[in-house]
Amino acid sequence: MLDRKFIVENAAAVQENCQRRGVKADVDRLVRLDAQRREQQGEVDELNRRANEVSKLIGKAKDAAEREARKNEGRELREKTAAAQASLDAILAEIDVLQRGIPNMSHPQAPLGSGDEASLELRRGKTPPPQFDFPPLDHVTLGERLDLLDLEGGAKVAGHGFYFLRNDAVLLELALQRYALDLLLAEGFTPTITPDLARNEILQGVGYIPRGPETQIYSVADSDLSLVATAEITLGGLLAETILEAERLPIKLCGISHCYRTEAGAHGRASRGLYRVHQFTKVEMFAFTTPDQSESMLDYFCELECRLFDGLEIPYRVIDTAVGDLGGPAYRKFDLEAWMPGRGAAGEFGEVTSTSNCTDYQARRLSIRYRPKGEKGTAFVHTLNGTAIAISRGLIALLENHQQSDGSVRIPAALRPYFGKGAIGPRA
RNA sequence: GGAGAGGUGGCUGAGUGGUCUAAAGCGCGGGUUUGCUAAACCCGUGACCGGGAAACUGGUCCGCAGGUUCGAAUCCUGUCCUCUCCGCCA
Repeated sequence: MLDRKFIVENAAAVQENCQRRGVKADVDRLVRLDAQRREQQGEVDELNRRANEVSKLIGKAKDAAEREARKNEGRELREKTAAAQASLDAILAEIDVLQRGIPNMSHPQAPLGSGDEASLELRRGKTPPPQFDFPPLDHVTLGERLDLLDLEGGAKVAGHGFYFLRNDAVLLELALQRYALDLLLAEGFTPTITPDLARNEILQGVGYIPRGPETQIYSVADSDLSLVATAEITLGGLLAETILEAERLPIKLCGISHCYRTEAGAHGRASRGLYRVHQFTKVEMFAFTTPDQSESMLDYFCELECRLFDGLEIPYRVIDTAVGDLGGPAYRKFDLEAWMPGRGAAGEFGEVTSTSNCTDYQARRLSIRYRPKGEKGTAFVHTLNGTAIAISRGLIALLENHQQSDGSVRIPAALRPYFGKGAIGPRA
């Protein structure tokens, strides 16, 4: 969330930013409530001060009569304090709700508007879209013919949106994980395998809403746990409530987790096969930085994503996401959209990675701070997240782009050491 | 799952109802001494919310949430977490 003081002092800019992002937020009400909060805080402080004074006097009372009189005085003061505190708490609670509803500020260079036409294509990957001398198949057909993918089996045991990977698809999943991991290890990331569940408190701190009709999150009954939608949640939550020394920053982590998404309200959108599923595996990058490091870290994350997909010889374009399409915590977001020849009538781009600079928006909620060198006090770190590889969509791009006329799929050179062979199929 | 012990500032750790305004040490900042570095010594040093131009100052915080009391780090209840032992288990 944004700093309350910042919101109050920059109410007009914050309100304008909300409009650009298409978020309804009552900034004026928050400003008024903050004035009330300040006044009420003064009253509570004053009552507390007097009550403390009385308590000390009782300790030094000369006789029983004085003690009793002071006790009554103290009791009355505490009652008043409790009442004053209750109204302060009510004000704070309402401020908190409003404050949480306000999205992060936006990067001044991020394109305005919303929707595909508003976002800006920054560049394309090294690999051009393939030219097929045969009608290319989509990954569902390829997956069935090569016995890689069992959507019916997934539906039987868990419902629509679940799947079994089979045979070489299993090896491909593991190969992709290790391929991404090795590149990140070489770049100094600390690798982790994170929990697939997290406390709702952590989900909220990172910016996910565990319950409600539009939620993307599966929650576990009779517990305060939810299945994570991304390792961003667990990696960000990892350092909640900590104060870091400036020399430790930036901290670069990567995490492998399963990701679970309800995809509520997503029905009807292009979602054949593996594109929009309830569960997939993802290797996620995450960084904690000082404020002056975060912009270059975002570029770095984007560059790493490009290297990963260039290495897989998958065509893609890099998108600077329009302000109206940013999620609440993101200050700026770059997406990689891979070319998927089997998607739509004649191929379409589909999102395969996403990297965001969340500045101090998540850190404030999670209370992750650092001590700036040579300054007193603490400041919030900046957090960034980025997809190294989301396996399900990676598989789509890989199968569809590298399919051959004989029905086989070529494995790009960079992946062969991990996959163990140069092709999948054709079936004998 | 059962029994026991514990959770205190950036870290270690003392503190069992009122001078806790939280000891001490480490670390950190400044200074003195000093070829440099280091050591030694001296001084300072928590976070959060307010007030004030500033000096300074009010309040809150001892895992978290409640409760008892005029007063709670300290007593009570719940909860989360950690450790030890037992049970179960891949």
